[in-house]
Amino acid sequence: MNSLPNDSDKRMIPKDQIDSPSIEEGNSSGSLNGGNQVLKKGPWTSAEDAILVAYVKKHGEGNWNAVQKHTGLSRCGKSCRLRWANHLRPNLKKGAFTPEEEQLIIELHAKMGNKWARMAAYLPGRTDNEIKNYWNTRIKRCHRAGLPLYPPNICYQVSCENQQSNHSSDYSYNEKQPDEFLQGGNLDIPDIVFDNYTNNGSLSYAPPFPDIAVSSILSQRFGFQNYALPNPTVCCVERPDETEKVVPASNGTDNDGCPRLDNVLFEPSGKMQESFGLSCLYDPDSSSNSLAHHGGATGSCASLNDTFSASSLIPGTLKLELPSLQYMETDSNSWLACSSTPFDLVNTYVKSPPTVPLQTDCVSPRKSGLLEALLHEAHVLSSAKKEPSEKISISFVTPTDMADCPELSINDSKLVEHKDPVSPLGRSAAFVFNEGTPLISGNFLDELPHPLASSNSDSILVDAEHVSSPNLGEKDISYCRDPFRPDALLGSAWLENSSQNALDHSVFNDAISILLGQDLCYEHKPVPAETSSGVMQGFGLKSCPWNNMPSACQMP
DNA sequence: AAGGTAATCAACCGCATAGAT
DNA sequence: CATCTATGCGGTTGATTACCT
Repeated sequence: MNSLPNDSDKRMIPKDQIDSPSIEEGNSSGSLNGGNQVLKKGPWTSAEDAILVAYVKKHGEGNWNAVQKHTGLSRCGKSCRLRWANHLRPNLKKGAFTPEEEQLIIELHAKMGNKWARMAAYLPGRTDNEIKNYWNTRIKRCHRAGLPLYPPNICYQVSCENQQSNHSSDYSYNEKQPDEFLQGGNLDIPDIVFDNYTNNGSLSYAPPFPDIAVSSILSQRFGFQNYALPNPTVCCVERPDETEKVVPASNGTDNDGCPRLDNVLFEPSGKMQESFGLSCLYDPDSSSNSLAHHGGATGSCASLNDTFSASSLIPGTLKLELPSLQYMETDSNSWLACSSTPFDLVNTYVKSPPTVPLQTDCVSPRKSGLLEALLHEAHVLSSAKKEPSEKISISFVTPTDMADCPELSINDSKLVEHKDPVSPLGRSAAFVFNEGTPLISGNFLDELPHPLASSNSDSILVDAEHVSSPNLGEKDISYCRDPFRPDALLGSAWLENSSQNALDHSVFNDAISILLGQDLCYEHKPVPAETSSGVMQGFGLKSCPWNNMPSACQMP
């Protein structure tokens, strides 16, 4: 054990400390503490480190303010603690993050937001400062590259975990031991099964509205049995701690696990907004499409200083932690059109952004043949207007397309069989309801929760191999997996425009009228604007239809 | 080679919170 | 119960290094 200067000899500064930039020569950067001793600022010297290490070895961590007293170290306790925590404590892992760590960080951030300390707990040997720096760098890279921060697989994975955590209250994400996160399994792209996609924290917003399992209604009315509507956390994941604050999830679901429409429709506190973190996209004034009032300059919602978090939106102050979509440069087709897994794509791209616009590198969505399928499907739908009572096949993939895209063949039968409205292009129910006519105060999306999609367990099955498949199908499935990902929706919107609003609104006018005419319309009318906006800010879908997105978010 | 810019890292600052007094 | 103190956390800034023109 190193001997430490005690109180009696605390003025005995080691030689190397004297040699180092000292108090005397650092007056300009120092400050006086209570004892009129100048506290040094700036980089630590090795001598200071040694002193601090010796002190901690002797006295243990904590009581940092005593360091100066006991060692004569001209550093404030805060600085000592920081130095120890970030650089001196044992088992610190130095060097660049490994790919596994990077992915874990992304995943954790999608889950936690800017909770660096908590994230660091899952990364042994890493400090919150490192993670924070990494993330800030990533933000810059993504921003510059015009890519979203979160790969779709991460978004979806997190949403699944949220869901699972609500299924299993005794084993939540947050309770996992850090080691579990680096063992790889958790980082694997899960087999995407939109299974039980209803009982999650997002459903815990439980305003007092009638129990309506919208999915079941839709199923009855339209044969939509498998809305693969992910919970809101898909796009922007609520923070676990926030989740914990809200009403238990059980209040938000029917017994069969279906989300209740009311749960998400009328969240008065803007919780959904927080959860989705899409408020930037939402403009209460639907006519304006302006984003500026949220602090984002037109065409650029996100400033560099905005720390992008999936979740932490502060109502009112709107300290933007924007979802990935809100990188205005984001090419809506970035996910769609590039090969390799989304995660790999992002990380590769982010690390080495191409010097040419991304879209020029990427395959046009048309080349997939899926857009044609979409257009064709939309055309068919537009021809089939006013038939809401009939089953509507909104499988935007024709058998021919399936044949052309073997990647999509998996479970394609289910997609068709169940008349799943989720298109491989992300034309999920978001699309449907966006296209669908508003009811009372705007788009139907104003009122309709995503989690209404009580997708059956077999509604959409997307295997990880397909997700990661570097083929066209994978691109589309990435949307499919994550249909409410803002960028996915943006992409959808883009396609939507391409298809000239092919899907007739009237189909859903009727449907919605049927759905909501008795209960929701009645209940909904008085919803104050704030409430409504809060909800839809959460969804990011309110009066900012995705097909308007290009005007708000200029495509590169 | 020099200057400019971006990236990275380290550290500081302010605020929030818990515990002690 | 109010105040103080220590600690932790997140945001921000500054210094250094790497890269580009």
